[in-house]
Amino acid sequence: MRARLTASRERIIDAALGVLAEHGYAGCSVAAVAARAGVATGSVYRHFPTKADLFAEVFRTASQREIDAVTRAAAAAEGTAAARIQAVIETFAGRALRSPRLAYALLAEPVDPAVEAQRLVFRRAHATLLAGYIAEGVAGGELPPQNPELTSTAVVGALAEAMVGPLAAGVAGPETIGGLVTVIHRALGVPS
Amino acid sequence: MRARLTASRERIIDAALGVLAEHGYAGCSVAAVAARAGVATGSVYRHFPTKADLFAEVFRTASQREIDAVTRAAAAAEGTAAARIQAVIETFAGRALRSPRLAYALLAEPVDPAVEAQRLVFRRAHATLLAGYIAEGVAGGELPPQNPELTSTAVVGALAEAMVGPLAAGVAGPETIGGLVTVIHRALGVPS
DNA sequence: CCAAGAAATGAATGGTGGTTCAATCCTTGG
DNA sequence: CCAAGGATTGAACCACCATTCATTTCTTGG
Repeated sequence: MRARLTASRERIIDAALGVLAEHGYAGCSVAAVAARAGVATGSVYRHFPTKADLFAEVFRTASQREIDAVTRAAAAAEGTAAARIQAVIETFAGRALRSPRLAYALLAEPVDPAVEAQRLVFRRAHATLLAGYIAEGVAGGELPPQNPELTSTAVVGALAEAMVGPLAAGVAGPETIGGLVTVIHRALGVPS
Repeated sequence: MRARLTASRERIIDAALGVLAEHGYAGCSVAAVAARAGVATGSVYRHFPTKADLFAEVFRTASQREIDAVTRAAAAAEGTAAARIQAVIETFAGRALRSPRLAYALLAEPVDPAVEAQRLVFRRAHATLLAGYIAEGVAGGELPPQNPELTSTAVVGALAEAMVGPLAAGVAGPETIGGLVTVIHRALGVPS
């Protein structure tokens, strides 16, 4: 049945996500994913032409979930650029702190070049979202003139580094989020 | 002769750096490095117990060079935190823009976990340097109170992302550096 | 000039893990 | 109930390097 096919495809993606979140990309052999999904190694290849294709999709799915959450939070915030950007930071960081292994995998862990491309899309999507709010803030006079592309890229880098950077263990706690909001608001020129 | 040994060790490191800068870590098979160094594959193992050891040293060497340059530039700048940090940004970014492939390899490219550790040291060293100046600035009243560790980590992330991030091609031009200085100065609370 | 030992060589080895495929098992339309 | 077609299986295959080592080529102290 068609449903069976789709279901096992889903199961494989879920399994891959699970292995990713537990053991990182390094632990993601096709055999391990298949075992977790409860299918044979070879069956993975009925659904995905290549390991890289599988993980490109896994990354796409997981990233989309993150981006959706952030986008929703930003949309729900008050209308100022400062409030929307604060929502982005808090959502992004809050979720990353709740699933650090997954955050590391999505943001920084070594992966195939093909999968790396998806990561860029992920980071890019966050930057684009931020750039929009920054541009609005500039247009409305809430923020000083600046290049929204550059600023948003810098903000994404700052967020990622603070979450998974070398200091992650020492720096990333709940109190980090407030600090990040302050620093980033200052960086954008949000009036105190 | 002893000199011969040291010389060929150097040649191997240089060759590895060359392959790294030209073809990235992915192109760095031991055979490729050996060929470029003009030695046999096996000879690499007279100098380094392991490929990871070789590249740990390559990263250490290259990173030290970067850190030295940045440290020197900062020390030569005027005594304000703002000036020193501006020197760090300009030096870091200027060098990265001049050798983008190497910058990508040092900052972001997928590598062995063993080598990854060196990368963390690299980023950490930059953050520590910045944290010192930020702390001085705070202590001297030039900058508002803040957590220098967090701020410096964020700054390193912002710099790295702006240099090698997804938008690198579109964002990173010489004019980027000035923009980064502005954004980061604002982030630190340097009074305009 | 000559061993003797160190250094260099590069083909062979071994392990890893993605990918394939012949055999088997289901599902389903007749 | 029965083929026929597709889905599933998992062991075998293969490519790709890192690493090794028997052999050859220096270097050097006597």
